Amino acid sequence: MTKDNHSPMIKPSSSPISRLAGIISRRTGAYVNQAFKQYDLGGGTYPFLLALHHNEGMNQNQLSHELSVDKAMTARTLQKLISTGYVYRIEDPDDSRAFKLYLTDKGKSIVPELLKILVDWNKILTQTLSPEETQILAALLLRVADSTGSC
Amino acid sequence: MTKDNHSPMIKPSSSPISRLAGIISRRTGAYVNQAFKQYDLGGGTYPFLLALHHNEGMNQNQLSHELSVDKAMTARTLQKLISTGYVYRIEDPDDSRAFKLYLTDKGKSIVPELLKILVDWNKILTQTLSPEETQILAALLLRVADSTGSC
DNA sequence: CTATTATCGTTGACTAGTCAACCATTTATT
DNA sequence: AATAAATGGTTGACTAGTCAACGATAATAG
Repeated sequence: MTKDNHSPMIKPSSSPISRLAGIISRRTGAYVNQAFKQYDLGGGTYPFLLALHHNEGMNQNQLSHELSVDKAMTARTLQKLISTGYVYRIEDPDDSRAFKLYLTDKGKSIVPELLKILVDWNKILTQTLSPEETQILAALLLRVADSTGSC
Repeated sequence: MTKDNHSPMIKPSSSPISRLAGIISRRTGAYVNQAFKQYDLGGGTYPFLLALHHNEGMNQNQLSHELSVDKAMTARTLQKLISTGYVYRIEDPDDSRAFKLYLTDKGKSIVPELLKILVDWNKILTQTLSPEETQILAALLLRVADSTGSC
C-alpha cells in the first residue's frame, strides 16, 4: 500500500444533501474519467455523446438545456468531440447562426461501451440499495434538481 | 427578459443518480458562490470553514478526509483562507510536517452567516419534499456516497 | 542504528464548469 | 422598412477539483 488514502467513510454529521451530491458527483467524475482514458476523451464528454445519440440534429443550446450545462461548456466540449472525430455538425438551413449536431460512425460505435461503463458505475453506486430504494432515490433527486431550476 | 435561459426542467429520461447529483452540486455551487461574494471568498471554501468550526486544531489531511476532497485542494483553499485572514495555522509540536488549523476571530464571526446561507439553500432544495422525504433522501444519499468509498 | 516505507504538505499541469462580454443573425415592435 | 430585442455560438477569465511528482519529516523493519 503506497497510497495516501484512508477509507473515506463519510461522517453523517456533515451530510446535507448538497454536500453528498457533490461527493457523489466528484467520485463519478473520477471513475468515469478513469474508464474513458482508453478513448481519447475526458469523462465530461459522455453526457453530450449520449444526448446526441438519442436526439441527433439538436443544436448546442438545446444540448445545453438537456444537460443543464452552460453553453460555453457545450461549445468547448463540442470542439473537442469534433476535433477527435466523434461528432460533426452542419449549418442549420433554417437558421444560419445554429448548427445541427450528429454523431459520426466513430461516435456511434462507442455508445454501447459508454453505456456499459455507466451501468457498471451505477451498480457500484447502488450496491447497498434495494431496487425500490434506488427508484425512490432517483425520484427524490429529480424533484430536488427540478426545484432548483426556477432559480 | 434579457436572459438566455429557458426554464431548465430536467428530463426524467436522462436522470441516473450520478447525473442528478452533478446537477444539484453545480447549482449549489452557483448559489453559494453568489451568496458569498460579500465576503472575499468563493463558495468552495465554506466546507473548510465549517469543518474547522466544530473541529479546531485538525490538520490538512484530516480536513481532506472529512470533506472527501483531494489534499491539493485543501492546500490551496487554506492558502486563500489564511491570506484573507479567516484561518491561521501553527506547526504541530508533535509532528513538524503538519500544521494545526484554527479559525481566526474573523473566521468565527462569519460562521453563523454561512450557516444561514446553507439553511436557506437547503430550504430551496427541499421545498417540494416533506420532512420525511428529506430525511429518506439524505439517508439514501449517504449510503450511496459511502458505497463509493472503497473505490 | 540504518534503510525502507509511509505521511504531511506543496506545486504543476490538467479537466469540468461558470459568468460575462461579444458578434452575427433572427424575431418582434412600431 | 427600421429599430429593438432575443438567440446561437465563441472566447476570456475565473473557481473547483483531480492526479502525479516532489521534499521533508516520521515511523517501521532488518
